[in-house]
This record gives sequence, structure tokens and C-alpha cells, in this order.
Amino acid sequence: MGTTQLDTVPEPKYWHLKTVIGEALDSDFAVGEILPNERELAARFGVARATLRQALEQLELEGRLQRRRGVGTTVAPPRMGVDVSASLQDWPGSPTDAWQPVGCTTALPPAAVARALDTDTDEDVHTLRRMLVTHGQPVAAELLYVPSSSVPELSAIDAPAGAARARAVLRELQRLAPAGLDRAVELGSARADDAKELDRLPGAPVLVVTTRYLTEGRTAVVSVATYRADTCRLTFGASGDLEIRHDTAQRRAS
Amino acid sequence: MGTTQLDTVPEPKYWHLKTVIGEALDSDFAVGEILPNERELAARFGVARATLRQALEQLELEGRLQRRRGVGTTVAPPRMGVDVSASLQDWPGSPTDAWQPVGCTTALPPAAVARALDTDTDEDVHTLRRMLVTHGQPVAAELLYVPSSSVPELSAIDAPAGAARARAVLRELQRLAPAGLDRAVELGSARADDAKELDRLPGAPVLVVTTRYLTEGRTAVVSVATYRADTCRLTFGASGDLEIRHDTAQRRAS
DNA sequence: GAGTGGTCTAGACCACCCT
DNA sequence: GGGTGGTCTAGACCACTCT
Repeated sequence: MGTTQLDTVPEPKYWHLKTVIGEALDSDFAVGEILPNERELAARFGVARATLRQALEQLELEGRLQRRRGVGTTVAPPRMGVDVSASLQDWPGSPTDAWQPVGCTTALPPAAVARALDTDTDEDVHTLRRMLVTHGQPVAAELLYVPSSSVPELSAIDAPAGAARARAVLRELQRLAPAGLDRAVELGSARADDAKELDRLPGAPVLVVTTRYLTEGRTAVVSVATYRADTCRLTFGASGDLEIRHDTAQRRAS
Repeated sequence: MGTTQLDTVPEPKYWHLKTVIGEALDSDFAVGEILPNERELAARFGVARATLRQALEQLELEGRLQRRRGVGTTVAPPRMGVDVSASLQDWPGSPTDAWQPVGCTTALPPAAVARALDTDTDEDVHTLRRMLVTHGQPVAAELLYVPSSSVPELSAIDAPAGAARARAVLRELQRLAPAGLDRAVELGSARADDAKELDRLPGAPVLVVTTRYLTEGRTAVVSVATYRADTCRLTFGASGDLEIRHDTAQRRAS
């Protein structure tokens, strides 16, 4: 007697909630629409607010919701495709480069950077800060490490620190002969400074793209670019419009 | 009078904790070492367990910790580089392909898949399941969508469903003439089935790589590959050993 | 000032792994 | 059975944005 039902492994509540709300987003809400606040949603589903928040966090991680303190929770538009395909013609500072320089400091590099650059810690490195903005929204923040030996003419220029020097460094980079480039993508969490520029809270999930630009025989530049993981999809090649909704695509196949 | 100290914006406790523990990991722990359990750590730092967990979650997201239910929290090794650079010679099923087919079903496609394939919803699609395992650890799970029109000879073969049919489909794919490929990377959370194969809990962060394989004029195959975001770094090009510890790299430059 | 999401607490119970 | 991380609760207060 007793359990007429099979002993279903109890699905966590927040996981079930995420599914339910996700389906509601597809059917009952339009992009940009504001959801009821967390306290009301929690009451409506009969769960504690913390549990509801766990579900909303998942949906935000998947880019389906956007939450802003003091404002509310809104339905996010589909992620925008950001082309990060690499080519030798697209070195930092090239005419097609959409990044906006915002600053530059010059100092001895931390050990990790020196290692990536295959240089010594006693050689000055220019550290450029750049932003990528699309449709009025900040998309990525970048740190470009340029050893002073990659731009030997620059010391004579004596540009003031800040955006002006950043532009000067980028201009000098155009003299180099590109010989290759390699790249890695991994998950990270936004440092406080990046978070601020990306209009997110510290710790927000980001996609970190590390690129090493090579001239013959050595690493000329290293870039660490931090993309908002909630709002963008990195594309390689001309596949900007490719979109498979990860959840729904699988409802049918096993 | 009163506040002799400047009104520091209070840094969240979990953020500060994350920093402190992160530094301890660098100096006091070896890879694979087991940390004290959460209740003890929380007590030691004088915070609630939930707060401590928030810090640990961040560190796990960054690939610095590994937590397993019933076992404990261990210091994770550096992320492994997984080469996902694309080339026309590396189509699914090629001799250099390290993926292991585990199953195959054939059915009418869900709408989202049909859209990605530029085909109709009334044409059968083979859905292959494959795994990528490195050093004994599951790294990624893939779904390969192959419209039956891409492997016209297959219907005659009549292979049984499962791994055998998967291999048959891959073999047939080798007849095609590759004409291009494009790719996108985005953040997602593991579906229940992927999570199980990747030895993670549902909802775990993953990097979703969507690839469209083209023959002249049409999309021949679409792949949705789900990589464990905690343990791997996707590399494009031969940059397997490039590593900049995201946090420490920035201690010095602004 | 009212309303929102973000942080934090102190408990409880559960699912899982080991021995 | 004992210990671990995972889930969940019912509250409290804080930081922010808008009006």
C-alpha cells in the first residue's frame, strides 16, 4: 500500500520554478516588459523569496531576464551576436576596429602579464583600457598589454597619459607586421572595475577572451577582453543570426 | 563630528570573503587539497553559511574550486585548454575527431532546429549524441542535428538506433563536400541530461558552442556542444598554454 | 518616501558519498 | 551512520532608482 505513485526523485523547487517562469516568458510576456516584483512572485508561487531568486538568477544567467536594483526585473531581448572572428587585418587600432580607447597607463607589468608576453618584468608595458559599445549599450571592456619594445618609437612622443596616449600606442601598433594570433574563451566573473564600466554588479558572469597577437618570433600584444555574458553571444564567422533556443530545441529529441 | 573614517562604501561580505579565500588558495593550498567544510569555514569567518557559500560559488564559477556533494570542496587544477578551432578538414566524423558517439535518434525536428537547418519541420532529422572525454574526465556533451537529406544513402542502411546508427551517420557525412562553417559561443546552464553526462548538477554553468556546417548553398549539419565552464577554456589556434590569472593580472595596472 | 532588487542571518532538512 | 554539500525557509536590513 502507500505510494501508488512511483518514487519520483524530487526535482528542486527552484529548478521547477525556472521552467515554469521560462515558459511563461515565452507565452505571456513581451521583450522589455516588467515582471511582478520578487516578493509578489514568491508569494504567488508559495516559496520563500530566496528560492524564487535562485530561479531568477538562472534565467538571468541564460540571458532571458534582466534585473536592475531599484527598478525591477524585465524580459531581456535575445542576446546580440558580437563578431570576434580574428584576422590579421584586424589588429587593435586598425580602421575597422570599433573599440573606443579610454585610457592608458605605463608601468612595470605584473608577473602573469610578463609571462604571457614572453618578456621580462623589468620592461615597461603600456596598459590600454578600451570599451566596446553597441546600440548605446556597453558590451565589453578590454585591457591591452603592449610592451614598450613593441612600439619603440613611442617614448619620443611623450603623449600624456590617458586616452591620448592610448591612441598614440594604437597608431604605433600599425607599423608592426602581423604574423599570427591565438585566442581563448573562458567563463569569469567581473572585477569591480570592469563591472562598473559594463553597468553590472561585481561578480557578474562574463566571457573572458584572451588574445595573443604575434609578430614573427614574438608576442607583440596581449588582450584580455571581458564581455557581458548575459547580453551577448560571441560569433566566429558570419553567423550573426544563428540562434537555437537551448531549452526548447531539445523538447523533442532525446 | 563622529565619522573620523571616510564613508567607505561597504563592500559586500561575500565579495571580501571571496578575495580572502582566493588569496589563501594561492598561498596555503595545493591543487586537489580539501578545504574545511562549509560550516566550519563559516564559523571561522564569522558569517552565515549562506554567505560563505556565495563566496565559494564565485570561486567555483572562476574554476578555482570544485565542490562535490557528500565529499567536500577541493582546490581545482587550472582549467584545461580545449581546442575548438575550426577547419574544413575537421568535420564531425573525420579521422582526427575525438568525440565519442553514444547514441542516435531519428525524428521530426523541433521548430528551432528546423530553422537553424533551413529545412522544413516535416523532414526527418538524425539527432546524434556525442561526448568528449579528456584525461578520463567528461568535458563536453554534444547534440548533432543531421537532416536526412544530408545523408541520403542512409535510409537504405537501416542501422539500429543508438551508437551504431550514430557511427553510420558520421560515416555518411564524410561523403559531403565542406564549403564553410560558422560558430557562436555563449553562456548557458546545463540541462538535466547534459548535466548528468558531464557529472554536474542541473543548472551548472556551461559554454554552449553552436556550429553550423555548410555545404555549397545549404546547412548540412548543426551542432550544439555544451562544455563544462568550470573546468575548461576554449582555445582557437595553438594557444593551449596561454594563461593569465584574471584577478591577479590586474593588481598593478589601473 | 516608496518600491525595487541585493545582502545577510540562523536555523532546518535532504541527497549523496564514504567506510 | 556520520559527514559533506544542496535546498529551503522566514525573516531583517541595505543600496539604489524613481517621482
